[in-house]
Amino acid sequence: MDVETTANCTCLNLRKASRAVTQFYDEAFKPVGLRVTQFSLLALVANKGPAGMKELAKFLVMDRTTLTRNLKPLIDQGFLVVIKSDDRRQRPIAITSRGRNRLAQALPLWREAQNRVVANLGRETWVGLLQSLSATVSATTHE
Amino acid sequence: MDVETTANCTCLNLRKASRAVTQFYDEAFKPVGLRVTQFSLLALVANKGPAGMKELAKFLVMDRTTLTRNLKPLIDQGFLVVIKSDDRRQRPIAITSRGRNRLAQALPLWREAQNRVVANLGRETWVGLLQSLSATVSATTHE
DNA sequence: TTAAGTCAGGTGTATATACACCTTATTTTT
DNA sequence: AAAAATAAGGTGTATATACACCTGACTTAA
Repeated sequence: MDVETTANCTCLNLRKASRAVTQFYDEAFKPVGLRVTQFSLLALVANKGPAGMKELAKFLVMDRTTLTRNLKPLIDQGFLVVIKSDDRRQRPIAITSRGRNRLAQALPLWREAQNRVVANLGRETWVGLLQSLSATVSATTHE
Repeated sequence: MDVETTANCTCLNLRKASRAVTQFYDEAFKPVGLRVTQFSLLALVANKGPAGMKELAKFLVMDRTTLTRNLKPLIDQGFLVVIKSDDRRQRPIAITSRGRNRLAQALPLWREAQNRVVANLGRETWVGLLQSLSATVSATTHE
């Protein structure tokens, strides 16, 4: 495997796989009208409880302003809301009951897609992939 | 590693790593005013010679129409051109000498970023990552 | 040999991504 | 306590991504 060949670019291959897998999950979520990005955001807010945008963005390795835009369709549809905070600079995000319902509908679809990917890859390979991805985030992120 | 925990979503973690690595490479390319997506496209066309859009899109696991939009800034800047084909449905894409020059300027920056990632990850892990990514594309793509 | 089918590619729209720049609110300095 | 610094978040703009739908060109079937 030649490190110096542009076809082996780490970023190119990550983005390529990212597109492939996103298409796969988005297809699975069609019946509930969510995209995988939106599902992940809903699940994240549901699990982390009300959270500030900076915290969410940092966890997702996502620019703060990208998160703002990604939240919009979910807030517009009433799945998430901006709540009050003592520190009035913060606008914490919380999930609504509407959001929880939609998430509950989406969960089985997610499980099926996830299980199919793990089965197709083989569990060993999948575990290795997730570990490498985590290491890759660390290897390219400062602070 | 629990397959059924949404934080372990294959897609979420791929997209996360994709963002992290894209930010890393984009930073490296700043001096030549390219993004990693644009660099990869230039390098691909340079290596594959004039190629139809369908072929390029398939290789990249990218929607045809996404490729159309991604080519635009490169064509506008004169790095790539649309050339004639016997089959007038096709609009093959070729690299210009301007494009080759820019690519040559970008290559050392790419090598440095790529080498840093491989070094930070460790060569073994990196090879494993690229293999898993390739397997993942196969595991999620029909055709 | 023309009509139907297929194939390459583009456009409209919506979301995803991030940089530069701006506003408002809290915290720290002097 | 007022000024300076910092912190949280939004907006304008440009690229990245893909679906639905459209056009024009070749191919195949009647």
